[in-house]
Amino acid sequence: MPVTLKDIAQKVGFSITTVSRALAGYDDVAESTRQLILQTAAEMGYHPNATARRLRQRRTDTIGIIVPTSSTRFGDPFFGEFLAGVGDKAVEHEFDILVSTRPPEAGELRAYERMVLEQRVDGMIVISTRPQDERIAYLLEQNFPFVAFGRSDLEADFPYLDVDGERGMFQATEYLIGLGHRRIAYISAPFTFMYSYQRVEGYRNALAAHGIPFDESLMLAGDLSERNGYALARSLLTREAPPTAIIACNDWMASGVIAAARDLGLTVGRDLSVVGFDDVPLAQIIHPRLTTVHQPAYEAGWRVCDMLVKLLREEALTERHVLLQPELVVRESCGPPPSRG
Amino acid sequence: MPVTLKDIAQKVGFSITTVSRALAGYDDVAESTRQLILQTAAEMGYHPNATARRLRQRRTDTIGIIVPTSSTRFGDPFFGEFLAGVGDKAVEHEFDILVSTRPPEAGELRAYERMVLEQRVDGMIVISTRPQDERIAYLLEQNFPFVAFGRSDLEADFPYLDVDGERGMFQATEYLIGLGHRRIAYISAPFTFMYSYQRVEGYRNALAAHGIPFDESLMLAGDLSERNGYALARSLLTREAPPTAIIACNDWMASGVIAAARDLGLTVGRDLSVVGFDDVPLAQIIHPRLTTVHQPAYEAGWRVCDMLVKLLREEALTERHVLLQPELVVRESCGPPPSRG
DNA sequence: ATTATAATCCAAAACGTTTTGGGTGTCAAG
DNA sequence: CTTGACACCCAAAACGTTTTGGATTATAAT
Repeated sequence: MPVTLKDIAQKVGFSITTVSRALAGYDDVAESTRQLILQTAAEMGYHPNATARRLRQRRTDTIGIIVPTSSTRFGDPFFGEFLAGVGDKAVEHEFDILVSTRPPEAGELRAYERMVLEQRVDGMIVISTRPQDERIAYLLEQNFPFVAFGRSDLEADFPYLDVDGERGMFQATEYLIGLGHRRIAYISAPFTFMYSYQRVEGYRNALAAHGIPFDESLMLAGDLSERNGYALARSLLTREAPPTAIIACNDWMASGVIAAARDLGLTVGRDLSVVGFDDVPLAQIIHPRLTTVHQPAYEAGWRVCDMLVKLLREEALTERHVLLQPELVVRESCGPPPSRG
Repeated sequence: MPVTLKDIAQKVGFSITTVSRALAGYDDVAESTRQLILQTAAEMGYHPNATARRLRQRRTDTIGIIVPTSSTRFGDPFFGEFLAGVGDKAVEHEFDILVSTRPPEAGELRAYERMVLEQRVDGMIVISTRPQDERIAYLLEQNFPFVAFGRSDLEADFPYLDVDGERGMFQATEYLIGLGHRRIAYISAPFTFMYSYQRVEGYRNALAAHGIPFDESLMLAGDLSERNGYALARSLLTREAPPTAIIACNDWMASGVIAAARDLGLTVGRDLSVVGFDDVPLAQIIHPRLTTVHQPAYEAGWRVCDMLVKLLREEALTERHVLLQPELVVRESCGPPPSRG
């Protein structure tokens, strides 16, 4: 039903080749013919078939991205922002983006194989990297172009963009130390995420930099949910010697911490200081407004996409490793530690 | 570089046809040959080229969805959930999903034309429908398969799934009336969204059903942001005769309302009742926990996808119009109106 | 009158698959 | 010795492009 080159060729009485070349702007077609062809194509409503073009050119101009729908919630606004960034940059470069979700159990590598082996996309974006990330290992092994959002601990080198979580946490911790805190608890993200290691490093380095011994009992691993943040905060705050400040690895857990404190009759910002991470919209809405480390999600998205497009187009990448600097956003959830009564 | 049918054919000494048919499971190839071919294909690591297949079969097995990155924030967790639903159902049916974002200014119809005319996808999902929706009009005119999430007011009929916002708001309003409220303010979503009309209808119907006259001054249109909810609530609450309850069209504005109330020294749930809409995670996190109307976003997503796949595969759709019932989730942000002091 | 040059054009191959419309050979029944 | 019937196989077309490697004609230079 749709108009093809053949249809146009038939109508104007030139060959398919000439029609194709006229539309593509080659200079070996007479100006008069070109005009005729352009006009006829417009009249007939011609639009090139993307699939045929792809087959012939042996590239799809498509970027793949696989998002886990369970663990790291898709509902997380961070991903939405990130994806928006990727998408906006992609349209700019006239790339399509193919999104595949991976429901809980299904082996995610399958999704990667599908994209790579069946040549559905030209390159991939890997998100929320993990230690010994098998997805990255796979792509490297296949020698398939990709850019990761996040680092890993594989020996091999690969292009990535990351937010400097170590530095973010360092700032957050130092800020609390500056306020006078010494017993600062830390609720980590699961250590299945690579960033968990980097962030905790920032926390420990800040403590060390100020001569505060690391107290293992003050470090807990959470699951990123508000509920879990609540539970862990409760267990921390009902101890004999509770911390005076709690850092959580994302804003959801931080809001759980705040809820727990409230339920225990503590006023956050006075009796307890709380810091989050991410700066999702929620952070400015809850009460007290949450001091947190801002992650530039949208920027991360478009930059990753930009890197990948450059990689695909130019076969080279000036900056193979980019570290974005997060920023501590001070709001109302912190204050000096309560004086010992 | 990748293995093709031709490569296998060469290796096993049969024709491309036979290899293709063996792999496809036709019964006109000898069992011994089939085994040989299957094994060789596996050994060589054959995977069919998706593009070639698409060209030949004249279908892409791909679904398109275009999300606005600005107005209706992509960051809205509602969209994330919805997309997750779409995605999970899509993999189940072995469909790909092509996501295109539309940055602020860019004419969005362009994005639709790209998908439709260049035959990048077999069908589309249209989200957040509008009055006289031009995207829907376009798809209808092109006779292109699609399913909308949301209704419209076009004369033409088209397949859609929607959440019954009229009923949701009716319930919310009736709930407040049941608590004794008479002066119930309503902060609408922008009337560029179709659902705004339906929801306000539910509000008005509930008032009417209980003999409460509609007071135009109590109805405001918001922009869905927390900040705006705050501002509008402030203007409502500082009037001579402030409302005793406020319904907001989404949870973000509702949380703005709560913040405004707090800043005015009012206790939400006692001095003022607040109801939201959507039931995003935020709703259970803010204080007081928000009474709101739950939208089954994930379910809406997979159902819409399912409808579209059926439409594409079977050319028929038993249910062209589906209305999902939302549910009022009662939490702590409402109570009886304060007695007149 | 030949030869080079430029200006136009196009047949055919290629991308990797699926499908059509047969072909060939064997064996059993007539 | 035919004739089907059956089992197995394959050449070629098709999907809609882009690109290669000329072919043709006209014009200009020798």
